[in-house]
Amino acid sequence: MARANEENRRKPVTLSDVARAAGVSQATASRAINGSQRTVNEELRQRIFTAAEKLNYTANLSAQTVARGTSTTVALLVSDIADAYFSSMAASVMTAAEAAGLRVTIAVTERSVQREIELVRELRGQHARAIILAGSGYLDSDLTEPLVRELEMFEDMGGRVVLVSRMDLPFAGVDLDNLEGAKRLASALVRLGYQSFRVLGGERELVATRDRVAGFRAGLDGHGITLGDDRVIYSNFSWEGGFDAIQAMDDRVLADTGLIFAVNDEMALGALAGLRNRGMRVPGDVALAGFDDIRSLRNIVPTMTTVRVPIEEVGREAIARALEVGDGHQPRVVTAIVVLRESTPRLN
Amino acid sequence: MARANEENRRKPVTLSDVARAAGVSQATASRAINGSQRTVNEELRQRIFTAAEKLNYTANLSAQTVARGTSTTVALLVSDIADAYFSSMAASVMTAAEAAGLRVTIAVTERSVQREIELVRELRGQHARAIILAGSGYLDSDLTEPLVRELEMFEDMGGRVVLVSRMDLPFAGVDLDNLEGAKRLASALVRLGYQSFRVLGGERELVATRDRVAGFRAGLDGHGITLGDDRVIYSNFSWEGGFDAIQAMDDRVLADTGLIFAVNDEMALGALAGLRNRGMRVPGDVALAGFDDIRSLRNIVPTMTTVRVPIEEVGREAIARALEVGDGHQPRVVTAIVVLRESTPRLN
DNA sequence: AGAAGGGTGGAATTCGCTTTCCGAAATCGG
DNA sequence: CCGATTTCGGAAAGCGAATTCCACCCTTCT
Repeated sequence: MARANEENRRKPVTLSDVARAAGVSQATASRAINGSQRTVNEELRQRIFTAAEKLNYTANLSAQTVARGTSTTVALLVSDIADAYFSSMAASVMTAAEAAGLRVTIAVTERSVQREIELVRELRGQHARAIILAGSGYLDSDLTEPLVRELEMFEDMGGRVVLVSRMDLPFAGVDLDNLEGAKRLASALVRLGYQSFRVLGGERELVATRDRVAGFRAGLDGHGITLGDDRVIYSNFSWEGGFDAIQAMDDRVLADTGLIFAVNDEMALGALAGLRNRGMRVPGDVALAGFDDIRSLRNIVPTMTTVRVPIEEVGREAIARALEVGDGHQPRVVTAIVVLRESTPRLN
Repeated sequence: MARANEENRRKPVTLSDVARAAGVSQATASRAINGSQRTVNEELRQRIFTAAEKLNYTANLSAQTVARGTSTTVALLVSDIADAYFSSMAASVMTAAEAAGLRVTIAVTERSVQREIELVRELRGQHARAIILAGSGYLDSDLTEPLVRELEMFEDMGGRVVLVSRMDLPFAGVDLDNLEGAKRLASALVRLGYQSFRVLGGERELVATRDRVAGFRAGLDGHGITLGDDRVIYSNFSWEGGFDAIQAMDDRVLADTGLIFAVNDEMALGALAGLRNRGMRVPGDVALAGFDDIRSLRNIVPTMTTVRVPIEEVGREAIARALEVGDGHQPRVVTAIVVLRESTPRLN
């Protein structure tokens, strides 16, 4: 197969090729094919389309972007695309984007603010239409200040910034009511009869950790139960984090625990593995609850109590906000609902 | 916050702004910042970089693409990004791409050839450097012929096509030895004492289905066991497919089955749920094996026997092939290894 | 009938950047 | 010390498409 050697690569057909073939000017061809304000004579249109078809013309997106000065690409920044939560979100964002005629490029931040900054910078160069920044934010403002600056420059350029579930920065976004969700979960669990809780948090600096822990604490407070600081164990916001945290727990502490709330499902799953590894039965010896309701929960036994984040809606809303104009920074809040399952049975 | 209204958007700083600020020509600035063949005087370099820094310059990627005629973007086409297998692959591809200085854009084909064709066409317009086409191919050549044509045009344009685990088309690629993997699995299972098998296939037209089923059958053959056509049940290549196939199975058929091999893990997980739903115990009543070794297997009990696909390696190889020049269509074969776990215990 | 106006095609400019192509200065060789 | 070669900055010509501006023609109204 001697196709496409470096030398004999046929150079792609351009708009002017099409125009020439159709016997019209480039301007007319452009107007016909991409439909501008101006109309073009029906017969010419036909000729142009026929020519385009015959030549197999496809518009050069980069050239269009340069000429128009704006692109139709939105960038989605996630911590880790292999994470079930983010990959579901990516799927929903892509579906919504598709419907809106937008392209999506995904980039991975590896949970590093530094990397986020680099990526935003690069995206400014790509003239992306919007940046959807998912993944939990950081509480440390020294850390995020340069990110904010970079994002502001992105907006200055005409781009739009949409935060997902991390309203720690002054931009538009769609927010999960982490606080309320966790609060209601706590409340529901108390009503099931649980009294002794431990919380598995992700990194301390994460907004999601803070909010979910705070919400859970508030929920318990409402029932007169105090969640001491010593009852919150911080590790990583991931499966391994959950697993390791359990491994590191003292036997007596574990024995004294009625229910473990992991601030996200991945951690809860890690914790589940960790508990089993230690010979504990769930929910027999200890009950377990998570947050997010990721898809892979459907595979486990016992079914797991969690707080469902309507991920489809999040994706849709994120794209909607990306397309909005104006400066509204009021986050659109998506409500999370408590889903009680077998991992937290009612106590007699 | 009155930043970035549509009207007062500061237009982005361009290379010529930088050049002017540094008191050099645009050509020199370009050479300094993007390093061409030619060198530029160290002092000027400094001046230019300082200016760029001060102005917060970022190169306009689209403009670069237009000017250079080639881009640094590779496209990854997957069936469904929310699928654990594909999201892991995406992660590994992105990591490898990052290391090679490439950008990745992900697009979702929704398991439709039509959609694949559209996407390839669009990517031709984007002048992507390469297209990595993952997700199982189709056996029906009437279906794939237009896809091949589109891909050939993409290559004619200078792009590179890399197939992953679907060497059904005449392009470079990285291939999983589905056949060998399934064959060895079958062999291992027979040695564990299993005799009565059922296979859960995905769509009949999928290359992956065909190869894995054929491999499994060949493996059994080697031990004198024949897998009749009636023992292969085709449904969808997804969790739901596995679940539904089990639901639809006749009680007596199920009772007569020693082991179910699902051609991928998602299906196996669906099958597991389906079996439990029918009150069957795994591996007590029936043993179960899958293929891929996706990450979420670590969450389930019993641990599941599967064939591990080294997804990191696949991603790395895919990017490597995307960067290769020349016409080699010999696929780089990645070997899958059998992993026996609790879902298929040794019999008696 | 003639002026005003709407519709429509085309030439030329523009977008931001890369890359020839030139020419001047610097370096080298004998 | 002078011609030959190399080095390096800048002017200008692209890259592919959008768009402005101009010219022309055909209506339409008076």
